[in-house]
Amino acid sequence: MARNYIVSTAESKCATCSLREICLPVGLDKDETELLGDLINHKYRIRRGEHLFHTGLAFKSLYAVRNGFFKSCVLDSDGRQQVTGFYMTGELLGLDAISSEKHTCDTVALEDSEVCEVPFIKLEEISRRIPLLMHHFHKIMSREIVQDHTIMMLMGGRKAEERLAAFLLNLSERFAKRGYSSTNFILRMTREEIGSYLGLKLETVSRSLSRLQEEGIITINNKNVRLNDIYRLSHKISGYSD
Amino acid sequence: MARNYIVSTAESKCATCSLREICLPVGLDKDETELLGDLINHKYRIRRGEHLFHTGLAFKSLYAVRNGFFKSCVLDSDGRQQVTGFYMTGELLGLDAISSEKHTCDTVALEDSEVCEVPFIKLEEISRRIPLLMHHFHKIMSREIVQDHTIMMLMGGRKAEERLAAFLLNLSERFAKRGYSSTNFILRMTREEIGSYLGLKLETVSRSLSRLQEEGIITINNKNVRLNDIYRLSHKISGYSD
DNA sequence: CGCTATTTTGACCCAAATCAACTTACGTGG
DNA sequence: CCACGTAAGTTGATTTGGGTCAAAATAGCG
Repeated sequence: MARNYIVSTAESKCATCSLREICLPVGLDKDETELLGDLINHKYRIRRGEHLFHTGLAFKSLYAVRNGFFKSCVLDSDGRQQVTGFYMTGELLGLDAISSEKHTCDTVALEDSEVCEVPFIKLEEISRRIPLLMHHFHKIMSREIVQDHTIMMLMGGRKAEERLAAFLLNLSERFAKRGYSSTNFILRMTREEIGSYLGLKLETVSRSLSRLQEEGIITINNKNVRLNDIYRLSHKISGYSD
Repeated sequence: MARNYIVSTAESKCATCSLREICLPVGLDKDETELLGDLINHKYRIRRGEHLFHTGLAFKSLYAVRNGFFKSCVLDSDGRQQVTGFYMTGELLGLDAISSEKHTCDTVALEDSEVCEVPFIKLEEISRRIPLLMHHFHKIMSREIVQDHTIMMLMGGRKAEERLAAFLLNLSERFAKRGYSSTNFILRMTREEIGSYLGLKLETVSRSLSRLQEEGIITINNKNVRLNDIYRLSHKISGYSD
């Protein structure tokens, strides 16, 4: 929040946004979308490496990713950093802050990005008038919970290679939903950040990716990934050894 | 849901419930609490070991724990079970199901328990008329997200003994908030369930608890725990070795 | 173009998993 | 109420996946 400058104040209406089918306005009619758009008075441009918000900051707003890519991470008491999520276009940042009215994680852009600020009090207000919006918002929060459970499952019982497989497939699906290639994409985050998210060390991430490549399942060249065999990749997760 | 019988249909008003300060009605006035209470037309008694709901079941309602203790767990593709949460008095079950309109986990009573059924559509309806209820509901969902992040952090970077310490302290706080002893309580779940939740095997849980006992930090006798030295227990987590 | 951050790969080590044996608690039915 | 059978917990021995340490290769930035 601190050092990000405003891109535009008005004229950034949801009604004309290409994301209205995957972002907050899902399912809303023209008037409702208009109403929602009126909330969004600020958009911010966050450059790669910059913070959108820091842990401890008073919670006022959620942020919808307009484009770009973010990570959220918590710092624990002895300074170690753990990534709690990656967020792409159309996803909502800051949901964890509602409960305590303070942000509980640092959120950082992994590429040059833009977000729409959604003042939370106002969002709640208009939710009262737009039941569908309220409902969709609840679904979004619920989806975050489900996503976290998925990660908990990975960390609980899966081997490194299986975690990576699940991670790549998850990214793949999310890219697909946004109209990007599901088999060919760029990893915006470092090996260390992937590892932190999955409960692994960066060396293990690197080795596991190399192994998947040796098996011909993926092709990886630094940040560029190609999923060559989604079927075998999924089977990695299901525990079938072949 | 299947085999639980109804305890009462009316007359189970939030207004007279001893949990109204930790459950959904937090902060509501008399009339609002009355309105909320009108939603709760069914309470169920779930006996130890019985399911409240199964994965895949169509989502209709949330359930507030009136008394007792529950676990939720997801089954992964090859049949392994992973505990995603433990729930006690006043907490809400089923939040993960909102997003897909199907329950994504099995929820099982770990002791004889009672729940209040909260029809979700109706909850959303009256939320429109009771902004504070809506807001509080959002806080509850957000709290679940934060709790999951905490577990992710434990699984990501912590050693077995540290995870156990954090787990015990978390239970301790939650018991305290409900007016029970924060230093002396019964573990409703098995070592295996604790392990599953924390990403450890049951033997490791057992060994870690034994070690904490040897150090004099806790006293543990089967399911009975006493926290003898909360200070040292917290320091386990912070990474200070002494 | 040079400097730094990131990634890869290798060698070695350790915490927790696994395998196993035994003990203790608990619920059930006689 | 007790005895039995099963489930849960403890503890030991051994194995191993991933962590740690180290060094070299590569990419990306200013």
